[in-house]
Amino acid sequence: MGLITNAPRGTNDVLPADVYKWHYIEQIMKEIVQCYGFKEIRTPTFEHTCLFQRGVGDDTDIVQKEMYTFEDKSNRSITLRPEGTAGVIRAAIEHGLVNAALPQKLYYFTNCFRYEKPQSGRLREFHQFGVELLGAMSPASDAEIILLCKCLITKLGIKAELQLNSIGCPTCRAEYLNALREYYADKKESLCPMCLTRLERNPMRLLDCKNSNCKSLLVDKTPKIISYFCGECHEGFEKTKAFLDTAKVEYTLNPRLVRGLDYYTNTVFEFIVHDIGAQGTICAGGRYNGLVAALGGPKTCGIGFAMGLERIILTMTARNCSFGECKPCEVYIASMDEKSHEKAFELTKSLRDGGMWAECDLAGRALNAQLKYADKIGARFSIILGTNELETNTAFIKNKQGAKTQITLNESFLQQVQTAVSSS
RNA sequence: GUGGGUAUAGCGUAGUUGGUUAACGCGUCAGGUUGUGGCUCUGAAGAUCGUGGGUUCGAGUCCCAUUACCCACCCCA
Repeated sequence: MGLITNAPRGTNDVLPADVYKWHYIEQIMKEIVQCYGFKEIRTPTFEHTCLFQRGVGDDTDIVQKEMYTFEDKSNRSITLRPEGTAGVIRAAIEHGLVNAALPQKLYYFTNCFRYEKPQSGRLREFHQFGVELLGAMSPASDAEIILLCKCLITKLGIKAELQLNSIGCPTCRAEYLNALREYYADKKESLCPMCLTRLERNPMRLLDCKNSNCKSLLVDKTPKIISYFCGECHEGFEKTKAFLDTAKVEYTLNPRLVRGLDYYTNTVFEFIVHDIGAQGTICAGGRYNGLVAALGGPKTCGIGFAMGLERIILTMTARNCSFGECKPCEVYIASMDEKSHEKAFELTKSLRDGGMWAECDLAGRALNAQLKYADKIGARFSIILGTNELETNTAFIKNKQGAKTQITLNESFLQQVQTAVSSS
């Protein structure tokens, strides 16, 4: 197999046999999110590279080594979106949504691109469902977003662990980072090489290193962000937890939960499953109070989350969750000769005009082969037309078990078929 | 970017210590039987064994390289 017949690495085809799964989860999500007042927004697949450098953060792995960046024919640096939030915020600023009635509630389905090595639950082109709530600062908004997220996955039949943390505002986080650097200052020789660079770039990353030496340095004395919260951050986090408690949302506090995108502040959370491989975060999000301003908009707070749709499907498949039903073909009209074939063609159209999925022969096959095909596509009913049927202007509609009903080939054909179909 | 595993028709597999025209099931297509769908029978198409080198009289089988897929690290949804 050459390049032509191989999809690029890390991309996936969704075949006809599987699309209904996507339709199902998209449908469920739209229904629920509408009850929460969110409106869909669609933004471009590519943006100016600087949007992500500024929005996601120049220091992040995503920007440093995972973006699909190229120059267009006018030498503009363009990047395929590696995530959904930056583009949505850019659009919200550009079109003044952040100056309209606040809070703004936005949702999106989007494909994202990251140059990573593919593995279970990780692709180079993957799909996210995301939600952004702009201009609401109260802890109730944090709780609402988390609640919405939980509601969505629950509706899909997924039980997942919710991990919760707050990483503070830039002010208290700066203090905390200093404390971390100080704590590790005399322990550098015990750190893995990876953590040494983390210590420089993003000390909070040290907290979730899997290296056993690095882990052993995490003890009671290791500074915790909670102890560095300013009054506002402390109170906000407490109230958020209280709202979650009243909504009966269960969560695990994970002081080591850190997010990889620079824009997060305060509340961060993840929904995690353990049965789809190493990449078990099916949904993650948090607050980003500085992002809108950082991108040149008015000072506006925000909070949101994104779900990995491939991971959602992996989880649902692993757990045998329902994806709804795939509707089969309703009626197949078979024909025995040229004349009846013409009639079949005409009648098929009339059924389709009435909103039914109907089929007739398109391959020029013998009657037997037509019926075998009808069976393969799951046709619930068949009608066979031959010289007899055309002469008498009547035919039988038959279900899979062989039960027959006589119908007349007149202007009430559609009605008769509908009656036969619905009464069985 | 770093590691481990895998690679034979559309799919799933067999292929014995290297030995003639690479086998089987499912699927596809054509046809037969049957009362007009399941069932059943017959036949056909479809693989230069991922690709490129090497060893050998001879390679699907052994060696090297390369690519892709799977899994994990890193990181993330």
